[in-house]
Amino acid sequence: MTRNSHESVRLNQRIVAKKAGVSSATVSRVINGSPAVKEETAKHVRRILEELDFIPNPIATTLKYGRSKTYGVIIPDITNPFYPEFLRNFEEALVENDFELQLATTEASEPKLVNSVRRMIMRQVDGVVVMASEYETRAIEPLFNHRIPIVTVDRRRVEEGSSDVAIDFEDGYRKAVVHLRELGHERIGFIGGLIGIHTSEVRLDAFRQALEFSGLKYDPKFTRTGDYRVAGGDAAMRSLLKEARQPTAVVTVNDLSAFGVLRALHACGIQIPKQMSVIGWDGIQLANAVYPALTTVHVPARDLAQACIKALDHSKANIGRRGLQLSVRGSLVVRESTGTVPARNRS
Amino acid sequence: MTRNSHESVRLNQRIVAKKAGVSSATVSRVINGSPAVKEETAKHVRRILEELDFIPNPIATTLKYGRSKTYGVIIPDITNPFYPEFLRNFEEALVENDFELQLATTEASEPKLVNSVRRMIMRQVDGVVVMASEYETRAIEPLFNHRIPIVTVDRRRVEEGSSDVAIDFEDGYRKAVVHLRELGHERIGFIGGLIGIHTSEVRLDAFRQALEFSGLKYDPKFTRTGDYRVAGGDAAMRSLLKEARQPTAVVTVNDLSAFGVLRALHACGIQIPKQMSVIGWDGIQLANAVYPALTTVHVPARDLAQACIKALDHSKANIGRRGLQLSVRGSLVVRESTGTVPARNRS
DNA sequence: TCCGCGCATGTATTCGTATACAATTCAGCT
DNA sequence: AGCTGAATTGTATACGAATACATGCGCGGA
Repeated sequence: MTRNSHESVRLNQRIVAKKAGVSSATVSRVINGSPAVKEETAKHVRRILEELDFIPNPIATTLKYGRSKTYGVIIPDITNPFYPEFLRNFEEALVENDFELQLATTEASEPKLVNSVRRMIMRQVDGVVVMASEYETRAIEPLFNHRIPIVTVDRRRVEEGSSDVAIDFEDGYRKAVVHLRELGHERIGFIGGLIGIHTSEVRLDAFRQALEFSGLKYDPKFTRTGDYRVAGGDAAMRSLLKEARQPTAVVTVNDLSAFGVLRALHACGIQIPKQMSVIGWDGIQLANAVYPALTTVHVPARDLAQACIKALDHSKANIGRRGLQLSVRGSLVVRESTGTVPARNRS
Repeated sequence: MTRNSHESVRLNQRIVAKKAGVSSATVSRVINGSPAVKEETAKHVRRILEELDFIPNPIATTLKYGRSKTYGVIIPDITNPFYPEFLRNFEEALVENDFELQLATTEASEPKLVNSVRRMIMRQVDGVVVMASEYETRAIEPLFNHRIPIVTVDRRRVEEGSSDVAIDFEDGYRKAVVHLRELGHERIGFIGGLIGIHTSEVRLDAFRQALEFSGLKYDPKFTRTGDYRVAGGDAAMRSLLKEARQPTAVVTVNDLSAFGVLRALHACGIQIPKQMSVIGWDGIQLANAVYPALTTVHVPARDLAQACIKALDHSKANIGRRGLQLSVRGSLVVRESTGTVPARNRS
């Protein structure tokens, strides 16, 4: 327990073995709980292990056997609170299983995605969750070549070596629109995501289906494009407010966009929800901290994390076979940003 | 470039060498840009490298030389947006230098901190930033034993093998209080951090010094303890509002606490800043998204990240010597949550 | 007594890289 | 030609753990 300032060689199994009067193989077996070793010997070795504060070196195992007990995650933007909430659950589950997390951020830049993929391969990860929705298949191709299990999120396509976890936007937006419909809303706007990104299209499509489901028709005049961040939501809402005919409610592509919407509405002196209702997506913790508290579709980060791990584990056990197509569903959390439609807008 | 489904051995320098008709040493030298190899040979090897899409395996180097080109970061709560903003800058700087980030989260639990430290050692990181303010020295002791450079944040103590980056709360809170003083405030409350945590005491002390600097005296009746999160700020503010004599302004320990304060004030129908001014700490991006936009002391995450890396690099180059004591200063960002003191409270 | 079998443990090897050291080449000069 | 030293390139090795394989020990049955 004291600080050994002059240790020159790293403590390893061989040294432990010498101290315990056994071979390194026995030490390894004890550490890994092999039943082949006599309980008496095991106990003795465990004592020495404890005594020396031995910490194993998984790097050696990784080199020899190619397994690193590490899963990688590639996300577009760690600054969007949804990802930290996801990572928290993901990491927690990993640590429980003695796995490690390898993180990479792309910031919507393709070179960074390519580089992230390369780093994942270098670190010999046992699997990767790719949440960077801008993925072109080209960029993640090297993962396939190196036979590293892949889980995409909301790519909605599964192939040999890759699984997918779809987020059920159809279901979520349906709940959102039904809720607004019940409050009397008929003109519902949508703040979408960056164009050219697959998930943006999926979300918009889902929203359109939701309108249809509620017997409303889609009007592109009520739709704007954001950037999944506050600034984009703000700008989109301001643009929407310039229209002669305005929606009475707005649904957004994620909570950050909704925060931007709230900010724009505050700036323009429009009351929420009295004059305009707002619904977000993600259900990040902070949605309950803003004013007014945001009604949003909550996608449980824990479910998503567990689905990813399940898919990863599955692919690892079935290398070369086609992956799983899983799905995660959200629930509508009604708070203060939605209310009945303004009187003058009632039909 | 095509998917080789039946590669059975991992591509390595030896294979490249054979293909190029040179020795593996030469290949290694080319990869590492050694000047010892003839340009003609180098060019040829580089071509083969490209042709085979060779990705090196740093794991081997880590095993042999103990250097992993990885810095670890231990944080208490990835859900607090300040940390992602820090990590973004930290990771960016690392990736530029071909380093990797190893992340661990403690959630204010000591066993998790101990475990995180252990994981850092197992992964052979070249240095660790410990932002988990609950550190008892005991918990990070193994890092010292393994001679891993350490950077603490706001521990304000430097020793052999560890550096520290102090956050200049004294300066920041002085700016905050001066600002409030200029607006006429004399009764200024404080929402602190969890008790028993070193940084909480540092922050409270700094706030008290700031009051003193502005010629105000500290009143414990205006002080409450939070938890660095929204809920704690909310509860603390509600408690503060029960006092007969109330402050006209509140300064918090971080922005999340301030968000909680805003929420509590909204819930109690108190206008901001007309009836109560609020100042946060951190200057996270979302401080500009809430309503009203939060006046806060912005600590540049980039500066902090760079200071940490500077200290880490220094300790790595000077192992065994005492580390650096650095400091990061914030700036007051005045937005909408602060205003002149309510008329009836003017002195 | 001795054989054989199973349990317990030991020995040897491999993973991919960087580098110390050895070997080779080659130009320049006498 | 022969020598010298610099410029290139090659050979051999170690890092630490897991495991295939070898070995040894003890005990029961013939």
